[in-house]
Amino acid sequence: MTYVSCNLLGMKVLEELRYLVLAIQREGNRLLAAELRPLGITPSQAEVLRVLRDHGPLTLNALGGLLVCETGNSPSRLVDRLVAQGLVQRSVDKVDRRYLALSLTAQGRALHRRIVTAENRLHRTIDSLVADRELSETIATLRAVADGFPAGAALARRRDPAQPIRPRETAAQER
Amino acid sequence: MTYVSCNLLGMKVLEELRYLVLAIQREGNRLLAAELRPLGITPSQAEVLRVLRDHGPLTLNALGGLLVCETGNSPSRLVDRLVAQGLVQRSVDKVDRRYLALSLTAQGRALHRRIVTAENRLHRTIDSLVADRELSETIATLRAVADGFPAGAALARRRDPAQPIRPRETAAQER
DNA sequence: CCCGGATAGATGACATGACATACGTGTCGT
DNA sequence: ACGACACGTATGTCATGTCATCTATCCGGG
Repeated sequence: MTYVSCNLLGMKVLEELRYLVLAIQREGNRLLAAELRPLGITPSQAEVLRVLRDHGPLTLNALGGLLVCETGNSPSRLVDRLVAQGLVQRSVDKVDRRYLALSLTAQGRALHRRIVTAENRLHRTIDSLVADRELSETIATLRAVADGFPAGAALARRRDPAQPIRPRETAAQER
Repeated sequence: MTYVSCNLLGMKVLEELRYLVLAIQREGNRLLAAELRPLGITPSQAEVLRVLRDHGPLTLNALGGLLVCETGNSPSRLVDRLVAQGLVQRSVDKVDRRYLALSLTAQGRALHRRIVTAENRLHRTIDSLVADRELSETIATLRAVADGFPAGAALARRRDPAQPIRPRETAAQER
């Protein structure tokens, strides 16, 4: 009777895990949306601004590879709204006109600070719910699950410093 | 330097927790959607069928209270598509015509079995990622967070057997 | 030099989700 | 009995998310 096997009890536990993750994600997103509403942006848009701030100018594909909130597909429309709000600059690569160079505008950089503040308010709320519970085991477990997925790879990629702007000639577009 | 306090390190941990939950939810949903696609339904629709199967006829509000995938608001449109597919029966309460009585059709009950099979395939995938890791601590932590939210309350409500069809006269609608 | 394939991005279609609001119906005070 | 209010449900609107498909651009072989 090994612990690894996938018995009925394990199924129930995994189902609860699935619904817990769903519930926490949805409620966390709602809270964050409420915090960000005064700033005029959504949680997904905030993630784009965070990533663009931390990882220099990016192509649309590279941005998508760093986002958790969007799969491989291109976050064109997500970026569209940020450009429309004047928070993101979208310019075409002079060498290869298929590529975009996405970066924050001054206004986007200014908003970035308020985003961090809003996120920290959410984190404090979560912190109060976690109370004094030890998180390392939980984080490790969730990492093990997430690392099996592309979106988990996006998180790992954010931790790594190497962020090639273009797949082939790395650089050639710095600013 | 207590462990409870919300310092910068704690912020980073909580942010990672937030993104891990987001990543796992999105990828899990994608996998489940792929499993359910041959059945012609979505994960949210599957949750409705599961809840209707387990908790008898429900009004729209009561259904919403048991769903994780939808907040307090009414899942009218979600139910609409299930009715259009012939999976759910929607009839008005004879006593109080404001209320609906939602229940599975025979076709919906038949589909329920295949849904459970599809979910179990997802659970096996997750199980392989969790490997032999102990889940009780993780579940307990996630429960602590989820219980602070309405969607977590929905999960708790599902565990309880008491499911009044209507707020006041409980019963009066049991066919 | 031109064509076929590959790659980056854009777009169409559909189903959520969230919020606000409108509508139909019952209840209760007077 | 009537009218204000409460309640359940439906609908409008907007922003995701996901998949499929389309377009523009580059590259490499002939």
